[in-house]
Order: sequence, then structure tokens, then C-alpha cells
Amino acid sequence: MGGMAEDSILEIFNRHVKRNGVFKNRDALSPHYIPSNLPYREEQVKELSETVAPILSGRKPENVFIYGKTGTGKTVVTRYVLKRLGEFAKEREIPVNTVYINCRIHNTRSSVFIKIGRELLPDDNFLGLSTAYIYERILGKVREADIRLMVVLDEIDKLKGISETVYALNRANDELEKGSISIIGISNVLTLKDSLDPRTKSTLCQREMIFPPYNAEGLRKILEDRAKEGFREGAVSDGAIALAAAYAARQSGDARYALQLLLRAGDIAEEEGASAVTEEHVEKAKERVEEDIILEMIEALPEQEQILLLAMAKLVLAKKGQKTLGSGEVVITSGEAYEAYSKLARELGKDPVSDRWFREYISELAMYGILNVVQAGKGFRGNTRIIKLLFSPVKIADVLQRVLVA
DNA sequence: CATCCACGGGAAACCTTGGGCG
DNA sequence: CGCCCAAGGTTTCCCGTGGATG
Repeated sequence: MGGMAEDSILEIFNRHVKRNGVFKNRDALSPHYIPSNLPYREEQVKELSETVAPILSGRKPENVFIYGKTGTGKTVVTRYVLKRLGEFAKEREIPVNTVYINCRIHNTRSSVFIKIGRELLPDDNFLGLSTAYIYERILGKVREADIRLMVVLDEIDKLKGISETVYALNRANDELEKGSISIIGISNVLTLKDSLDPRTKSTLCQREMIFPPYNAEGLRKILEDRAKEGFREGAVSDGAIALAAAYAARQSGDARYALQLLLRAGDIAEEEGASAVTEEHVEKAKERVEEDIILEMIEALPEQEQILLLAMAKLVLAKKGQKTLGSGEVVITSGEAYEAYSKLARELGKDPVSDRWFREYISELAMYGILNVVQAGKGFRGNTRIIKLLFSPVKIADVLQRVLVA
């Protein structure tokens, strides 16, 4: 740690002090930000508002199931409408409560109930209590204060025991003389509906909404709006926005991707000390965003496949410089990979799967585009194939080390 | 040609889940 | 409520096949 490191640290810190970067409010580009208007989703906003509005006159709104691909605005429209509903109700002192639950985090019935309980009764501690008890406490509160509750279950496909949860929440309405509970379920898994049992399906899907993907024009409008909020005046070129919109349109109209692209482009522009975001920045951001997505995906992979990938990454790093093939790329045969994998699995205290199943994993990962598998050809015995990681082994190892140790 | 590495289909074994029944 | 069994899904086991070597 000599002068060099010191200098580069100073440089980083300085960059963050002198706030003449491209961003004005970086959060406006984040997927969690709720903008003040939602272009190209006016229809959906209207329909959802109509659906929840009866709550204001004391009637229980129908349950809604919202379906659409990632980045089609499901979550943001829901949060937007409920936020406005909450504000409206508060002004008029109507007892409306909304609870937003992301089922990827709260993925069991009890953790959903705990989350609702915390929202309604912030002073109580629900940990360690039975689900039935929490349920009764919630019901008691709803009844006592005549609360009209809206529960949003986002990424509901990730919830274990959808039926039980939906059924329990809905059944509450039969037991309540005052107050009500309505459900909004959100998912990007189209087949989810078919996998539900008929009773759950008819309960949850009293009303259905489908969110279509944005077209390039819509994406451009979204980016323009957000750029106005997020960037300084003139710190982002029209060309950059158009390019980001075009890439995202190709990614099946994913607005989250578009925003991520612009956000990363902004980061890169700042790193380079540029005064404005250009098309080149967007171009460079594309790689980074794709990497972000892959890393996110890797984090969500089944444990065994993560172990496999970590073993592969470590193997690549260990072999760097040795055994190379022409181009200087590291070569790994499936035999070696399996050995490394089973060793690592045992180190982590897990039973390795058979080599047969291992091969299934390999082809699955190849399908996702994380790995690449090719016939080895001459120089190797028989039908040997070589496996390549398509992403930086350092980053893969980084992410997985963290995930697997915890 | 025998041997080796590895692939991938299919049967068998094992595990999970949910419904029926005492 | 607990037990058991059927159905389904997952994983292993077994094996024939193909390609490259010596």
C-alpha cells in the first residue's frame, strides 16, 4: 500500500465530493423509484384504480391477479395506485391500510403473516408465535379498527403454499363483520395460474390484468422522464436514451433493463469524468448490465449448480497460465470438472450428485448461456468435451463464495 | 483392435406430497 | 389426527454408443 494506492483512493473519494457528475438524483433511475406519472400504463393505472376504489365506500375490492413479463410495470403501477389510494384515504380519514410483500423475501405463509402483523401492529413482536395466533391478532386488529386491508403479494410464484396463504387471507372476510382483506397477486410466470388448484384460482383471479411489454417508443418516453429527474440538465444525450430504449425493446420490452442500462451508462460516464452520457457509454453499460443479470441469475440458481460453478471458477483461476489451448484459454474437461465439483461439495458438507446428474447440470447451465461446451477433438481421449465459463471467474467466485458460505 | 473417456437414454430406487381412510 | 398408499418427481445405476489413442 504505497503512494499509488493512496492516490487512487483520493481520486475516488474526490469524485464523490465534487458533485458535478452527471447525476442529479441517481435514485430516480432505480427500479424501486415510483415516478409521478407512468407513461404508456395509463390504461392499467385506470383499471386498477377502478378495481380498488370500492374500498373507499366500505366495500371489499375484488382480488386481483396481475400478470406480465419482467419490466412491464406491474409492481410500479400497483405501488403507485396504492400510494395514491393511501394518500386519498388518509386525507379523508378512511381506515385503509396497504401492505406490500415481496414473496421472494417473505416466501412462506408465516413470514407473510408476520409482515402483515408488523404493519398493522408495529409495537407487537410476532417472532416465535404460531401462525394461527398471528392470524387471530391480525383479524382482531382489522375488526377493532374497521380496517380495509390491501395485501400485495409480489412475485407470488415464489411463495411456498400459495393456496394456504390466499385461502387464509380470503377466509378472513367471512369471519369479519367489520373491515376487509383484499389480495393483489403479481407474477411474471404465466403458467402459475394453471398450477393453482381451482378454488385458489377462482379466489385469487376474481379479476385479472395482463401487462403487455413496452414498445421502443414507450421505453424512450420512460427513459426521458426518468432522465429528467435523475440527470443534470443536458447531462444525457438524446442519442444515448434512444439507444438504451432500442436495446431494451429488443430485450422483450423490459423497462427495468432500460433503466439499468441508463443508470450504468451514467456510472461509466462519471467514472470517466465525462460531462454527459453518450451512446458509447450506453454501449459499454450493456456489457456491465448483462453481467449484472447473469450474476443475479447465478445467485438464484439451485445450490448444487452454484457449487458446480464455484468449482469451475476456482479451477479456471488455479489453472491460469498452465494447460492452455492455442488461444491461451484455460481448458477444462468434464472429468476434471466433476472431480473438482465433488471435492468442493464435500468440503461444503454437501453430498455431490452422480456424474450422470452432473452432466445434466452442465447442459442446463450451457442452456442458460453461463457455460459453453464443445467437443474436444484431437489431443484428448475419445468423446471428451471441454467446458468454458462465459463470464469472469473472479466475479463468479466472488458472488458464490458469499452466497454459499452463508 | 483393445482401451479409455465421456455422452446420454432408460430402468430402477429413492424421496416427497397429498389424499383417503380408519 | 395419524397412518398408509398412490402418484409424481428426482437421482442414481446401468449400459450401449462414439470418438480418439496406442
